[in-house]
Amino acid sequence: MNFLKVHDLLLETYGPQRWWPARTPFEVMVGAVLTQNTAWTNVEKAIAKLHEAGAMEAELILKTPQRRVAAWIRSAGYFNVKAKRLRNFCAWYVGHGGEKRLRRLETVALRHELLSINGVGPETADDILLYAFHRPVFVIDAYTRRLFSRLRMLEGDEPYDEMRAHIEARLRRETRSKRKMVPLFNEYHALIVRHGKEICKPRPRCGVCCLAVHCPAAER
DNA sequence: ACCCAGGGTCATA
DNA sequence: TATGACCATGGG
Repeated sequence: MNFLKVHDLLLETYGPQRWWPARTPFEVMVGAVLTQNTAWTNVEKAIAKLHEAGAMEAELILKTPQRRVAAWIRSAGYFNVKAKRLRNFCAWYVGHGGEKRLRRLETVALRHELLSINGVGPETADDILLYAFHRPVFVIDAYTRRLFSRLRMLEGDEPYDEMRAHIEARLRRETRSKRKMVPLFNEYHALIVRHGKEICKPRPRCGVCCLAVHCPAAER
């Protein structure tokens, strides 16, 4: 069993996921911050509120009192924390000349820049890199750790960057060199989330699914 | 009532 | 380096 094979089985089962669900790259970035440890359905409501308020825009969020931003995004949970993080992000975004300027940065430099923002950790940074800037990074989240841990392909508690580098290296090796990594990483993460929501849940352990034959947790 | 959700920061040892 | 507390809404 290799990483590319897991992707192919998930794709056969669920079909293309068409991520990230957003109108613009900036909305991807806002969603990435708002969805931290939060159900996406709650984030959708918050994003709708921002659109209603005409506030899906960095400068406007910056010149809005934090209390009001917090009220807009209330449904996403942790609203005080996230209002502050959204502000930090927007200050960074505007300070670096917006998307057009940021696009010129190399992936490693852009990742380092994102991680310097208070409120943006490795997963949020990689969501933004992959889904807003179309850079070839494999996103690690709780679903990813759970799936590969149950498949016995990883321990599951490896440090973030170690796991990411390992999976990226394996996928490049298992893939024909002509294949583009961005579409692969894009679809793969979306499929893992889809599979995690529907089948590969914390409890009960994995039942019968497209990977059951390879999943130790399903063998009882 | 309890568990979980597309994490990250900060204090502490 | 590695735990633990904390943040908070909403659906099952």
